[in-house]
Amino acid sequence: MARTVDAERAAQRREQITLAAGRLFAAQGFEATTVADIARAAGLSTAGVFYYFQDKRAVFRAVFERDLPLSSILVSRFADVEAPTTAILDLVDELAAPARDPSASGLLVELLRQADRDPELVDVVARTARIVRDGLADLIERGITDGTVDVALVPAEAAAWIQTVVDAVFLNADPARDPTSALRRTVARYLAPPSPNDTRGNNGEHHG
Amino acid sequence: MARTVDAERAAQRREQITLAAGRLFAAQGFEATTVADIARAAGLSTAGVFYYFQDKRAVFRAVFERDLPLSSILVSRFADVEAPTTAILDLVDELAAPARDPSASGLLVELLRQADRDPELVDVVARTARIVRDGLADLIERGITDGTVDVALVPAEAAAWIQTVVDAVFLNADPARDPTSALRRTVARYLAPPSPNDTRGNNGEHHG
DNA sequence: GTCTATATTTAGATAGAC
DNA sequence: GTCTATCTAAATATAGAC
Repeated sequence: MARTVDAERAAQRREQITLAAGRLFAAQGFEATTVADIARAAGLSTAGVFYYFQDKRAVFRAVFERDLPLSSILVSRFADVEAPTTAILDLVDELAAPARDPSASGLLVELLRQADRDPELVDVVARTARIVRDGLADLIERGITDGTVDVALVPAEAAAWIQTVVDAVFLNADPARDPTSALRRTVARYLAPPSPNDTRGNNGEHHG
Repeated sequence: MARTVDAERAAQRREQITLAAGRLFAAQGFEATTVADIARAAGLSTAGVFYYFQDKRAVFRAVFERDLPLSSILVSRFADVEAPTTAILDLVDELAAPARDPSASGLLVELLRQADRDPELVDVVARTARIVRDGLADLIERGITDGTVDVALVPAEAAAWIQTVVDAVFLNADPARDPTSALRRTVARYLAPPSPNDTRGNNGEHHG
């Protein structure tokens, strides 16, 4: 049974290191954050960090591996809501909520930067993004069926686009301005079927 | 007069270095790009780079200083178009056009990352962004006046939001999917006044 | 398991020849 | 002005004591 205790302690220690590293990576970036910084913030020595993680990149990946199960839970919470359009808007709100933390922007940027060089990291974030996209696409599909979403949209593509717009909220650096309302307005109007009496035509899209 | 020739040659050499550095920064990032890399790509020695630029960060800034006059020209090209809404959509198209080059995504990400640490760089990009935002805000204001844009929008805030969405397009630069159509649809519908016969209410915005 | 001490590597920047 | 050669500093990762 001592083995079990050890495994738990080790997991706690990994979690400690991961959380401290996440804060540092967000604030300073990957390269500018030294393993010595992480070790100090987590309360151990540099060698201690290398005992729990193979290398610095493994620490970085661990920060994002926490998101995968969280995304699954989030998406499933909205999967069975009756009104799909409402569900989409509320889900989008929750996806954008972490952006209120100013450091979230830094972490997203750092993720994009590192993604080019670490295939394992790409895999982790792709799986997370995929879960969200599939969840959104299902809701969009249901919206098309019940007439609250424009039939001209392709669910998978529209879902990916909405994810892009959510990313925009993370980029919004100005903490003074809350983009939540702009985000809801943007997504709601993007999805809406054309008004029957709208004479403005093509909603800005190109012909062809 | 020999002085003039020298100054021209020096300007050319700086341009050479800047262009080569821009490609490398976009592909590899700031930290991962060594001054030796830049020197090799530009056809001189590392010491040569330091002859033309004070340090590595000055090279990085130079990459973005080229954008400032280009943005001014772009914005002024649309300032006097008759239909403001059309002008906005076309301007947004042109702002997003460079996103088709996958390296543009890398460069934007790198810019966002470095902006936190180089106040002079912040100044350069803030001036560029300001020109675009003011141009967009003017067009939005005109749209409100002529009834093609929702009066509920605050021009400066709406302009900043549109810029943010354009930035997001750069981040998710997927060469396979052209975001032009989704972007136009999104911006057009974001700006549009509420349809008079629309019974759906508040377009997704929160009350309060 | 966790530390101290250090080996190894690499990059930015400079000195001085030509 | 542009090079070769090099200095200095710092960071990752490891070896080995406890």
